[in-house]
Amino acid sequence: MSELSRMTGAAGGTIFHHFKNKEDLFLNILNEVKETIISAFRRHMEEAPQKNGLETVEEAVRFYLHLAGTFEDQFLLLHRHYPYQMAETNPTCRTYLESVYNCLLDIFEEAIAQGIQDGSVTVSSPRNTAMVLFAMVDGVARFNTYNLYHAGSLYRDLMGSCRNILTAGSTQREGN
Amino acid sequence: MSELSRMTGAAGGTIFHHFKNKEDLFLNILNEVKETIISAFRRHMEEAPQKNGLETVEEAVRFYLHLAGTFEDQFLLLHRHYPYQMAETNPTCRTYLESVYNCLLDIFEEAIAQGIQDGSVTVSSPRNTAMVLFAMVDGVARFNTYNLYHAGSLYRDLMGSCRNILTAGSTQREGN
DNA sequence: TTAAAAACCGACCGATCATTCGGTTGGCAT
DNA sequence: ATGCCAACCGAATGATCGGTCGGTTTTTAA
Repeated sequence: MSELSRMTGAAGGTIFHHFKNKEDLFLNILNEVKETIISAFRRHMEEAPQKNGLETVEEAVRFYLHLAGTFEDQFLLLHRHYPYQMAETNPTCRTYLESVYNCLLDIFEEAIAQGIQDGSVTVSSPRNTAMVLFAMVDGVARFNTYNLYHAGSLYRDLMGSCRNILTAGSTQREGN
Repeated sequence: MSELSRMTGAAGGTIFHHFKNKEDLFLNILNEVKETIISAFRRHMEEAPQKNGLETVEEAVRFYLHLAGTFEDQFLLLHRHYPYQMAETNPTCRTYLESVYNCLLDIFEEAIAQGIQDGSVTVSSPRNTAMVLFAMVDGVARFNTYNLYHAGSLYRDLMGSCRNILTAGSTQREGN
C-alpha cells in the first residue's frame, strides 16, 4: 500500500476512500487486467485477415506470446499464486480468473473448430487441444517472464510444435 | 514464521537458532525440494525398463505429471513468483532453480536424442523441443494445482500432443 | 455566491511481522 | 558430581502492515 501511495502520489488514507480495502483494490486491478487482456485479444483476432483455421490458431499463439511480453506486469498477475489462492474462497476473484481463461480458450477452440471444418486441423477434441495448446504457450511465456529461458529462441520450435499438434496424421509441409 | 512455529511445535526463537533468518530458512527448504524432485525423477527414469526414445520421453512426461500431483506443495514452490523474484538478486536461489530445470530438461533432452538415434523421434533441436515439451506439461500441472482445469481429463490429449510434437512428418499410428 | 458533496491529507491505531536475547534445560564428556 | 555446550523457550523489540479518522481542500450544483 505504501508503495502504491508513493507511485500514485496519493496519501495513504486517500486510497481507502476509493477502495473499501486492499482486497477490493486488488479485485479492481484484476478486473482491469482481465478487460485489458480480453479486449486486446478479441480485437486482434477480429481484425486479423481471414485465414484458415490452422493459421488462425497459430496467430492466436503468436499474439498471446506478444501480449505476454508487452503487458508483462498484467500477465504476472495471472502467473502469481495469490489470485488462485484467493479464488478458493472469493467467488468474484474466481469469476474474473475463469473469464480470462474461458475467453482465451474459446478463441483457441473456435479457431481449432474452424480448422477442422476447412480441413487444415486434425484433432479429436477441440476444447482439450485448446487447453493443451494454451498450457504450452503460457508455459513458454512464464519461462520468459521468470527469466528462465528466452522465449524468442524458443519461438520457432514452439510454432512448429503447435502445428504438429494440430495436424497430426496429415501430410507435413516444411515451411520457411 | 508463527505458522511454522505452530506446525513444528518449536518456539519462535528456536527456529532462528537453526536458521540465520527467514531467507536462509527458505533457501534450505528450496534446496530440499530441489533434491526431492531431482532424485525422485532420476531414480524413476533409471529404474524404468529400457524402451525406445519416444516411449522414454512419454514416460518422463507421465511421471512429471504424477510427481506434480504427489508432491503438490513442493511443486507449488516452483510455481510461485517469490523464488524467481529472489533469484534476481540471490545467486544461491538462482542456482537451485536452475538445477531443477536443467536436470529435468536434461532428462527430456537425452530421451529425445535417444529417440532421434533409434528413429522413434523426429525433431530438429532436442534441447528446444525439450523446453517446449516441458512448458506444456508444466502448464497442465499448473492448471491442475490451481484448480483451473483437471489434469486427468487432459491426460489423453496431452500425451497425444506430446507424441505429435516428437513424431512430426513420420507415419502416424493410432494407438489404443 | 454559497452550501453540500466528494476528494484528499497525514497523523494515528492496533495487529502482526521477523528477529533478538537473557535465561533454562538436557545430554555428554571429564 | 561438574562443567560445557547446543538446543530450546518465550517475552520483548522495533519496524511495518492494513486501515481509521478528524480535519482541509477542491469540485459540483443551485
